[in-house]
Amino acid sequence: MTLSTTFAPADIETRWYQHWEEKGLFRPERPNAEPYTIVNPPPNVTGSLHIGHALDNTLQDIVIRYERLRGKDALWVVGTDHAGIATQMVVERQLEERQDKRTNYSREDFVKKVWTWKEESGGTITKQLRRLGCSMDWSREQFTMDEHFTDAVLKTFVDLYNDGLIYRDKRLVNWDPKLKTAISDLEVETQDLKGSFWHFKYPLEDGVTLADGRDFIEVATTRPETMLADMAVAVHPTDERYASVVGKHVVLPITGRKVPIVADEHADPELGSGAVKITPGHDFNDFEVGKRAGIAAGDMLNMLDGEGNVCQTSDALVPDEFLGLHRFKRDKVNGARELVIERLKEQGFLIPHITKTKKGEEVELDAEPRTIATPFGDRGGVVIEPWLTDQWYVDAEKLAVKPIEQVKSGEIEIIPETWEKTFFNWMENIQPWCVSRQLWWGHRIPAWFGPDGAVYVALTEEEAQEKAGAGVTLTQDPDVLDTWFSSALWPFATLGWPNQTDLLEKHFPNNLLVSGFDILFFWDARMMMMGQYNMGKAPWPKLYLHGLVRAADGAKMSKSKGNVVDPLGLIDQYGADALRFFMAAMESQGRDIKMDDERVKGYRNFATKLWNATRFCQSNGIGASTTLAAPEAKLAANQWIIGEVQQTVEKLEAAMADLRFDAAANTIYHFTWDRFCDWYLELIKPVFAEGASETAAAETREVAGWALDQILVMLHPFMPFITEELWHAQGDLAGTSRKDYPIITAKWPEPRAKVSKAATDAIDWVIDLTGNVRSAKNELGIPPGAKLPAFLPSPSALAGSTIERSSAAIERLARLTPVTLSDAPDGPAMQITAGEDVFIIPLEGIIDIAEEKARLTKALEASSKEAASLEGRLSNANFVERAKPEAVEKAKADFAHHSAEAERLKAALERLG
RNA sequence: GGGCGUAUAGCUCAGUGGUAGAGCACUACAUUGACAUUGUAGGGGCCGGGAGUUCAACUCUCUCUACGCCCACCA
Repeated sequence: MTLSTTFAPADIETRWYQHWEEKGLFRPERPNAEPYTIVNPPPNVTGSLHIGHALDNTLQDIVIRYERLRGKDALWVVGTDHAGIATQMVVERQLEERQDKRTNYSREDFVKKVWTWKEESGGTITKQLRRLGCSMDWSREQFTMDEHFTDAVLKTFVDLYNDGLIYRDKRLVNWDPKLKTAISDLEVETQDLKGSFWHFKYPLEDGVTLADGRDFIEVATTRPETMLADMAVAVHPTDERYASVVGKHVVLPITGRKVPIVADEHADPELGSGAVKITPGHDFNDFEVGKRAGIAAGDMLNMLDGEGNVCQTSDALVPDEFLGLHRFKRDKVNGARELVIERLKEQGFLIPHITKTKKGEEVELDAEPRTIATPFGDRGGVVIEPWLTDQWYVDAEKLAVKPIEQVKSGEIEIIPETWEKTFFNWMENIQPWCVSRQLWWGHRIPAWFGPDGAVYVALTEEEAQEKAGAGVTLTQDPDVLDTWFSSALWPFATLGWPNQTDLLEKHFPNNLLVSGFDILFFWDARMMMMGQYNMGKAPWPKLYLHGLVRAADGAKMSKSKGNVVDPLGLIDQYGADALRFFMAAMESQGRDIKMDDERVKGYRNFATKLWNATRFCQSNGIGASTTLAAPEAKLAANQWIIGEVQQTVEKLEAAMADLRFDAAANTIYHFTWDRFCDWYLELIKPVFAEGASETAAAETREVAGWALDQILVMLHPFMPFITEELWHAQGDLAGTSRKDYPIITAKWPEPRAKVSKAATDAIDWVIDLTGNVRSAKNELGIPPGAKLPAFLPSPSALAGSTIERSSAAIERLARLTPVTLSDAPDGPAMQITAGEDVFIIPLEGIIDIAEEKARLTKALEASSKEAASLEGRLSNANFVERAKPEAVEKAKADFAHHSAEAERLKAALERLG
């Protein structure tokens, strides 16, 4: 197949992807091969491909294609996450658009609707991953609510419960009043908001006064509305101002509730008045203070319902006018907060804040302005309410023990290592994980309650019934599990666990996990815990964490800012290969990537360059290679390129072993463009000229075809589409083909070549000479195309043989002809070096002597400076005695080189007069 | 408050205990045969400031400054 003159990515991408997928090439049968396994972080089923996915999946695909080429049984597990809250929200939003709502349906009917949505619309992201070229095993596509996955989830829950690692507890949780569910600590995001700090007087009970005679205690709060459920005032135990009233009471305004003054170290004497109001039912600190003061969780007052509206407390002291109000101002409607302030102000309990304006006038404000760290739910987007409920908790502290050890011992390697500290910091202070969610979509918790509240945890209702005894009416817990509870099982539940399948046996533990650092705690750490708990092993030995892809200006991409870059748009514009190569080339460990369209464009140009190089090969009858090993070669250029391929393979393998995607991408980029295209193809052009030797041409065709093939294979993990296309295009030529199989399952290069040093030295010498000639011409204003006669009075052995063997290349590239191995005639001349050789080129009026002098002077200055610096170092006794011998040797050699060069240049200058 | 990261060419970023590299941008030149999505040559860097260790520091240590991120209960 002859290539078209232009490279159009879109034409080939769909075609090859379909071919790969239909032929099952993402996971060819390799029963005896060493396994290599990666599980893909399952994207939300509601998701669509964003730029972060593009990075994450490109890196994984590079690794998996690389290992596949190296002959491994490479398995890349793929699937989607049911994403409890996100998915339920999507379907609820659809209902709302039709003035409908979830609660109009039974739970079963609603869940059915979600499944229908999933079937119809849940495949967006999987189609998009295909456009990126990701070679996942779609034949075993997983979903976290697949039947077998659900079995794994239930078994894990029941086992953990039986081992005492899951328990039910009544305590404060982060409650999302919009979604009406509990969420975990990790799902809370703190934002700094402008707020107010109010100061109140709480009157002391009759007959009690402070040491200074006041009959009230001043307290301050950012959440005045919670005073409706206050249960104490705390002061520090050593605070003398309040020592006399500890154990006495205050009488709260509005509710008239009489609450004790307690001593507790939580109260900071330095802060405000030193006294703090305690609302155990709506504040995490106060909850602890309340417990220390002897208040049981069950007795703590709760003044809000699940939507954040005021409800009656158990002591029935909240006045009617507050009932039903929202906790604070919302949609411009005042809430309980505003009403509390109004009433306190009316009744003289509000202490105004006095401040001065810029002009120096004193003004009285209701409250002190202040920045308040406010907790928000990451999905619902509303302020979290600490709320007292019964929930299920996982004892994360116990599960974290082993993973911490594994990271410490190196059994699990975190790359880059700097994340280890963060990991330990979180794991060593880990809190119980609240795993129950008050949603309908998700894994229903396998717990049943008897009429007396007794709980029975079992895999099935039948088992639970058995435990409870016949005749006991059981009701299943309505809650579902946190989505992350199921995704924590991903590395093994996707392989069949809890069944002991062959797949599981072979592919667990996985070999590597690639994820963004943003889900280190959400997902990675929890996989470690669950992997250890269920499998007794770490789920993978290596965890590679990459950064975020940022907008071009360095800002975080977000829908609200409108600076989101669509990876599919980039694919349309530049091709998937270019986008992938960009991601790889920019991925240096531990750093965020700034988006740069120009660079993506640059890699599209690189693809075009390769395309055109292949066209050149085709037009010269260069076809596909026939062997994995490098062909026998006699010509210097051919031996040289074989040696260059060999070095490139080594560098690439080293980079991949270290997961240095940037180094790997740059290695193949520079080899392809700088070495292969810019030098090798130029060097071999004379071989195909009319009248050249047919044996030489035949050898060169073979070597060039081989070298191009090695490029295609090495580049394939990064640019799968263009390499597959060119692989076949080459293979279709002239019948000399080993391309009866696709590149995706080709073999990784093994040049196994012995390359003579003489040959590579010769080409390096030609390259050096050519560069120096071009440079001199440029500086002297000689037309680049001009052919110049040259004299080489005392050629080195290398020069002698090279001029003989590669005269065509010297003529074509260096444009020196004829080269005479004798002294130059008298008269002004310029000098050009190549290695240790000095060419003399007579000027004969073509060169401006002044300019040549300037050029030589500049070069002489550089050489002298180098030589002087090295001489200084070598004359330093400390250096010679104490530096490493190699360093001293190198300095000596460099000095010899630079001083000789300086001598030559001096002589040349003198010749010019 | 604690932890982490980053500061290198105009921009985006690599890098090593032995006087600095890439891509883009810039300048000059070239151009009918693989390729203008090109070629050739070139200019451009007190490697954030200061101190220390060392024969030698862009690199190691400390410190300062700036920016970014994560965690944390300041009512």
